[in-house]
Amino acid sequence: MSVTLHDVARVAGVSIKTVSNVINAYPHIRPATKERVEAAIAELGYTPNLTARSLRSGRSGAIALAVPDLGLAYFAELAASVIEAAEAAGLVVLVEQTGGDRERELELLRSPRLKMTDGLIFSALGMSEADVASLSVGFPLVLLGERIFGGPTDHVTMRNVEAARAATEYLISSGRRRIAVVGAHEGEVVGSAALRMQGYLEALEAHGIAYDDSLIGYTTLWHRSNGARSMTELLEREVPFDAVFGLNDTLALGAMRVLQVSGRRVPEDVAVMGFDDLDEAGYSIPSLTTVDPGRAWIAKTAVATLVERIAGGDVVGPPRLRLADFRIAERESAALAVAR
Amino acid sequence: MSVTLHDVARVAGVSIKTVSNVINAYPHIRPATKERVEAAIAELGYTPNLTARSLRSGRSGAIALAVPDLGLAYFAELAASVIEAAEAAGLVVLVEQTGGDRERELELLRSPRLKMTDGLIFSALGMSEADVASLSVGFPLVLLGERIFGGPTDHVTMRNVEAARAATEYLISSGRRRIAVVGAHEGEVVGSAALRMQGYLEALEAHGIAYDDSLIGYTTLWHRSNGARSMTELLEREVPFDAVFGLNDTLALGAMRVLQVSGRRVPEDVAVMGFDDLDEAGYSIPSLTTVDPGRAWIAKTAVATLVERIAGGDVVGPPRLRLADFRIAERESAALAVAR
DNA sequence: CGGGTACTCTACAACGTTGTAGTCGAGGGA
DNA sequence: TCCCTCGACTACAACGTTGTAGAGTACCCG
Repeated sequence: MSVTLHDVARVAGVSIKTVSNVINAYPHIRPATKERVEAAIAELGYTPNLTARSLRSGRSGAIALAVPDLGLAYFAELAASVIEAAEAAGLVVLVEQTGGDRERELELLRSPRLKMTDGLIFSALGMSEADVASLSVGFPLVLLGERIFGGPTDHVTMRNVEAARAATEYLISSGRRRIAVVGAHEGEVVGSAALRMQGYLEALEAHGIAYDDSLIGYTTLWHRSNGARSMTELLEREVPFDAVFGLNDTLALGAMRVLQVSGRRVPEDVAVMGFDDLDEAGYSIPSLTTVDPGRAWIAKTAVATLVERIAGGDVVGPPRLRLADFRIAERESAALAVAR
Repeated sequence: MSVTLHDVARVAGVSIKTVSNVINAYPHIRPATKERVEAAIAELGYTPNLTARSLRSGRSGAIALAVPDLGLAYFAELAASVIEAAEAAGLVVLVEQTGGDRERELELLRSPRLKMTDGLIFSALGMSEADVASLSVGFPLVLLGERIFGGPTDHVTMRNVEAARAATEYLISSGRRRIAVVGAHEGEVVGSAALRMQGYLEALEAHGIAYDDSLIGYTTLWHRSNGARSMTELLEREVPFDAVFGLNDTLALGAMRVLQVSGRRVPEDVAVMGFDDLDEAGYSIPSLTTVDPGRAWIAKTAVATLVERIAGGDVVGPPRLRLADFRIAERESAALAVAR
């Protein structure tokens, strides 16, 4: 069927090892031999069988990336960044979707589906601290996300608390005092929602603003519709507020829509702050002020960290935690100076 | 390092082939033997080496998906659907990004990077009919997109012309006559832009509406910013129009923003029609009326078609063209009955 | 001119798995 | 009783590649 080293060797009149040597740029080959081999390779259209190479070398040149769902803009953009970073490192990326479901996440870690990869970048959404033991797998693993801290693996993530605090303080600095939240998770203590809420609370406290639970919109998921529904509920409560902090951009955009439909002006009546800095945040009406949590850096660093672990072999250091820098992407929806 | 059949065989006191037989559910094994082997597998935590299995069998259980960019919502949602369909078929998916660049697309087809996969689902954006010969590769390949027709491979795509015509007629049926277009590609004769323009033209002609080039906004890319810029140019021309057909949702949303900033009401003053039915189309302000081109069906069918080719081996039939059904997703931005 | 060394190339084994061809014994039919 | 079949298992080769060890030749230095 396909052309192998044997075929090339036969045509070139050399041993297969010599062909292999030519391909792998082994230095001690006579130019004449090299030419003959290269001619044979070109003539037959030989390409190396990566599977065989992988079996021999123990490396596949592929890594796996597990995310909840590529339909979620944040994870799509994260995956794009990871694939780009991996390509720069000469790796291809196998993408798995877990649906953010704990069972499927655990199963993915156990299953041999990704045994053909050299390692895994894992964005967990359903697992919690209780599942930390499941992360002790026999292959290089870099964890993303904020469900689990202090686990046995390298972990690359964002500064959720600090960034959410900065975002909230940004709103406060523009004179807002009644800051609603959309996307909190009831009773949750781990995960992005909890951490961002913590940052929100720290900012309130630092500025002597009392916490008001009636300003908090709880959701289960972080889809646009959840943001919209949550904002509808907030409006029905008829508690006054002059700003909304969407715990991610998608929620914020959903909420912003409802605000506008209800007749509120953004940012004049209500300022809106997001979190994620999706591509889309720059093009909404008004454009969305949000937190850029350093997604590109996270992707690049996750790949680099995984590559280090893969190359390290038995040289295993302690698990590392690497945190991205963030910045506030200042746009229209929470402009500092507006006529009110 | 890792546990192999040899290790299991030693522990169970049988030959490696027997272990292999147990794993592959070979029927003629004594229950006692089977139990012993299974105990050894459990004890050692053996998982099969997929690379070796793949080398032996010639199948990897992985397929590749090449798209321009996961940062583009359409392709992210397409990839999500493909991965889901592939998982249902027991396959994993390796995702490549080409950037929509012709050179990188051609290189991807030539390179051995995906030699470890069983086949490729390829969404070409930069290639054109002239490159059709490059599609004659030695592995199963299913083409998506509308850059190339009549190529040597199976092709799954949408009914661009019919769908664009239906979308335009939808606008016409609501009384619009001056229908602007955003996203046309200057002088292009292949690709989504050209096909959708053709549908637009057919609709105009069928209803006796004269074509007016001053209503056409040309762009090179289909990003939100291109839609916005193109609409800005249209407004500067000061030609009247009562509807806009964005050749995809992203363009339409970008254009809609500029329309609204300029003071036009949507859909009262200007109706807006998109194409793609992104998740997002349901949540914009106003929600976007658009064409659902059958993305989920395309993904499922592409995987099924590829699986057939992979299983077919040497039984190669003629290339097949499979077209998805479309529908108009009726929402607010082009509501049929509005006060004007 | 002898001995070492560098160069060029080859044979063989191995990576972990599975297909093929067997071995060996038990059981059944004639 | 003999032959044949079938069940249970094993030995070996092969998938395509690369590392290791080594063979053979040419060359340089003393």
